[in-house]
Amino acid sequence: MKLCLAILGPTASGKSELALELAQALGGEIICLDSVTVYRHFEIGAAKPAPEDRKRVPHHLLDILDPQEEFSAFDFVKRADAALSDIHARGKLPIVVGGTYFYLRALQNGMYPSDKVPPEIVEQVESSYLDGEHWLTEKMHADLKAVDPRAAEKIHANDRYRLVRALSLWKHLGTAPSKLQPEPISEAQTERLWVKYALALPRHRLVDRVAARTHKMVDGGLLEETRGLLKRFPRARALTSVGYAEAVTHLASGSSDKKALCNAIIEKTRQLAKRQITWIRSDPEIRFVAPGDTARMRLEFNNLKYVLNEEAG
RNA sequence: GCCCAGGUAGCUCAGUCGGUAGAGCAGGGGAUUGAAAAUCCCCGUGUGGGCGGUUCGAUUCCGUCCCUGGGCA
Repeated sequence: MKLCLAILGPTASGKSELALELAQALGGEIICLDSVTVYRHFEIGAAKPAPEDRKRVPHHLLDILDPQEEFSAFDFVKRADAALSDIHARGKLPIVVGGTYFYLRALQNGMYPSDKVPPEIVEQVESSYLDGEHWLTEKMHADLKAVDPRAAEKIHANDRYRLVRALSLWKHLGTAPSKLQPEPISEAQTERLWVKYALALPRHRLVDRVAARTHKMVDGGLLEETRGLLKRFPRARALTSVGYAEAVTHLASGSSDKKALCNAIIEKTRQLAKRQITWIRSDPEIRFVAPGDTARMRLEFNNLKYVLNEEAG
């Protein structure tokens, strides 16, 4: 069994510091579980680890793409799987850290055996259900129900996003999406043992940290960074993420009210954190730890390692 | 000081021809299978500004006081 550590938690909960500390104590390397920090040039709003921290501990899947490039859960899984194997091969401990739990689940459970659905098909599906300005979601749902009742049962009739995906998948593969079984990304995936921790702190403490970090970002030049990104990569998806999206509207409005900007970002960040917490709570394998409780994690990890070595030897 | 318009959920406001009230946002909970920092679902009792009066019954009508915004002096 190959041990893998995961440090989860809502945004601004202090995952990075904790992971850094553990990485140094246990001889680990960090794999970023994050849909924004994969992009180069998104610095301030993405709350990337500081250069000196990256020097101290190797970081994987950080700054690997240009802003206009596409990235998906599949891309993450492919690259993370390779990084995991690489780190293990060098006798180090991989520590997956970040807030994009969706990617972790895909990494652990595998993915549908399907290639990428061609964008033309997705566009086709979208346009066939677009009546002027209005989406015919009811019809989407009804059509999906006709070809794949099980999938339709699981997707809400208003969830256009998932309806489009299911319909596109069906159109592309010719089989009902609900019949697909996730498959491991690699052989190695089946012999990994995950130990997952999540940082738990009272909601009001988190909110304080979110507010402090937001003010630091705005004072630290978030608007200037966003202006530059908007100019160079106007279509970058990451510009729609929390912080950048609010900065974009702020710039467009010509407002100079930085307090309002901060409040808007804080609000969106809290909502993000709430959804991240929902993911974490849904995973019974995750153990909650208080910030700074590294001693216990190290102890548990070393025990596990010892037991595994005994079994192997 | 006088005149007008308001004071209803954390915020912005609806409505009740008198039978104790409801939307949006915020907030909380949940979902989540190749865009996920995305997308979607569920959750609304609040001294109806205070005090009196009329009434079987007042948030709704009347009086008065207080507060806020605007106007006139």
